[in-house]
Amino acid sequence: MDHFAAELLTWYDRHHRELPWRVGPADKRSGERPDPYHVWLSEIMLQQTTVQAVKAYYEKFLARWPRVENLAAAATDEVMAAWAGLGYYARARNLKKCAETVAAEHGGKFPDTFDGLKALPGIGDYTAAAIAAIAFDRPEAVVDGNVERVVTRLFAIDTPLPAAKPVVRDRTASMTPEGRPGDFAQAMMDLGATICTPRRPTCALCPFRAECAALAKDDPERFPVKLPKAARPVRRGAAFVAETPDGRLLLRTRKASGLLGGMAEVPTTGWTSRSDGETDAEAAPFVARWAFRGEIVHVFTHFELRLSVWHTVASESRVDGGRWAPLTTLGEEALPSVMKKAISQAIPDAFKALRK
DNA sequence: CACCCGTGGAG
DNA sequence: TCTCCAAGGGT
Repeated sequence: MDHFAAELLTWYDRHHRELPWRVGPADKRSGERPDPYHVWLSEIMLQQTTVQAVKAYYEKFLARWPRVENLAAAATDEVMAAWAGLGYYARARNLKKCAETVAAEHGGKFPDTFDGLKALPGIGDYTAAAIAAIAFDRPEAVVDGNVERVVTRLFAIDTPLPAAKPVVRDRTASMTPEGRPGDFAQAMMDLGATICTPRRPTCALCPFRAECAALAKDDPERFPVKLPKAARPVRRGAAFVAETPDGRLLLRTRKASGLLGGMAEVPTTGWTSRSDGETDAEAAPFVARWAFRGEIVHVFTHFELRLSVWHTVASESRVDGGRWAPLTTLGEEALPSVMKKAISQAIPDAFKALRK
């Protein structure tokens, strides 16, 4: 075995994280195997998302849909509602499609190879390799952001990302052992998450400290080298929170693709780079006495949104293209965070009754 | 390859 | 306050 792998696995046996979806080294020795459904579900949720944020969603999904067939049979709206707040909603749409495919075309069993997994919706290079290694003991090179950081530091690779990806992949492949490839992958990620961190890495505790080229150069934080990213533009718009006297809220469903695709929303204007908000009231979904309730700011990946929030209590509930949802069941709606923020701005108590 | 796609916590 | 960015994938 590659000496890096041997050193890392020894470190992992002693210092690995305990995670809800993980089968640790000790349990594996007792014969326990990772459930591919659990591995897949966790990997999809963990895409660009912190372990801390994922834990509660993972437990909720697993309790509600214990097997992939259950998820395949679920209503898409319920899956989107359960995913609400986690972000990157295309993941939820692909999660559902993938579950349906596995249930209908693979007899409820996930493919056990990289190629078979990668053919499924929502599974790319990283996730296919991770599931193949962790659930099926395939020695695939698992490269995520943690691994990129560890490897670029270990070998002082100063080519900027993403151009360095092929080199990082090759280096990772060379290190990956035939035995325990899943533990090796998780060990690399644990190392990146707990020791080889983006800032102020704890090199003194690193199993690679004697061999790390970046540490030898006395500047591990210089790696990985990344190109500067573009500034985040500002977009503006207005949101209209309409309430009936008996406590129902006007909601719509966004189109299935694109930003917040398939999620619920209150009616809004378009989100553009315009700076005037004077014609907002004219863009309202119906004529009423709209009261300005202030502005909210929400930061998306590639732009910042400033929404003027308007509120009205309308006795007339006939509106085209929407539904009046009871405030008491807002917790069951697929409302993304930005919409919860807008609703709370107009109706401060809207979600308080739902919190437990 | 470049761009789109959320959210919240850490420093 | 502000910047960074977390187990990336789709187009």
